[in-house]
Amino acid sequence: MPLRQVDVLHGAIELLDEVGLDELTTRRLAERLGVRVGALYWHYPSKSALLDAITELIIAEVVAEPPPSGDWAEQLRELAARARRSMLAHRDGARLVSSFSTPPPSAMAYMASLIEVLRAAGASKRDAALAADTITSFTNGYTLEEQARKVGTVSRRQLDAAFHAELRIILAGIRAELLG
Amino acid sequence: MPLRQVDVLHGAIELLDEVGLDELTTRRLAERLGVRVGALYWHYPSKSALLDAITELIIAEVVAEPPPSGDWAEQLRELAARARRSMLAHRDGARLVSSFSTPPPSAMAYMASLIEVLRAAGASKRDAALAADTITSFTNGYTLEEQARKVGTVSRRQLDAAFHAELRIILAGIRAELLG
DNA sequence: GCGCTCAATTGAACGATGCTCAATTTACTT
DNA sequence: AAGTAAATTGAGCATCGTTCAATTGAGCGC
Repeated sequence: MPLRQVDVLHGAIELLDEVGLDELTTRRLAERLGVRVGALYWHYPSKSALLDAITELIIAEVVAEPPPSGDWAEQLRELAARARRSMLAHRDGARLVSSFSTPPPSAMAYMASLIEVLRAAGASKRDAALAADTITSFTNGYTLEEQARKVGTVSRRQLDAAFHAELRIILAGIRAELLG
Repeated sequence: MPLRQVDVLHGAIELLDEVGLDELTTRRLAERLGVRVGALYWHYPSKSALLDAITELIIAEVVAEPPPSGDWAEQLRELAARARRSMLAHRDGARLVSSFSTPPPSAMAYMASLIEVLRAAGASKRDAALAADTITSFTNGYTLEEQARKVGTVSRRQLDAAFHAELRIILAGIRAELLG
């Protein structure tokens, strides 16, 4: 039974979770799949294409879930929390997400869902884009730092609490500056 | 006249600005300095130590300037703008800053200056730390994305405007949620 | 100026990385 | 069973960061 593209992808994700992005090498992946390095290049044109596929999959998890409920602030909070959770679900997930070469479709979909909530809350097109970008920049920045330098040293509970507290600041800012 | 450590550092920064982080290689740096690769390792124990030194220098620029004036919001705005400006001043500066292994002293000093402003504005220790982290996470996240994917495609003027507009959202949030 | 000492550089190599490609094997279709 | 296309191999290339014994260079006491 030959290797399928999805096998390579899943093997890569498992390996990523075990050894981290820096140690995720084509040879290690090949060994884990019981195959030689060259075989990988039949399924993916390059390592970075494989990493892009992983990234796409990570972000896709966010959009896959049903749209959150509640008022606009609660919906935004939930979407941001999901994005962070998906990145944290894999080792170096945040680094991976903030280093894709071209924006994957699911990243677009995520941004669109943020904007949609803001539009429904009465924000102008420009304000909605601005607020969505603020939330995304913050979420990525926070999670990147968190995963790079705080894993193992600070409890997950504290990090969750801080993230939500800081997110509340931003949501309060959106309310005060853009809405109501 | 032998090479000094500072020569290696400056050569590395120039090379970084010319070719970017991915193409910044020890051999290229050695060639530019008119020296063989091995010589670099007398001045720095490893490439990552060299990169840490560059990072430290980039962040140090922010703290070197005199403390900003104005009310607390204006001071925070200025500090965040300086941090972004320093990162943008060098190619892949944001990537470099958000990937140092251990927090350099100047990064601590930067955080301290943010917290100081917030404390003077009447925030509790915990709130000040929270707000400072919010600003830092956002600034890093925004600048990282900006530098990675928007350089050359979006005008600097637009990016500046968006950054300040989004920063205003966050400052409004700090005011509404933590102060006043 | 003469040795001497230590700072600084060289030259050559090591292991690991991403990637390529002609040759070969495997799996499927007719 | 034959033939075709998919999939893998094996060997190799260029480049990377790093090491280290051997060599050169510079400054200092005499």
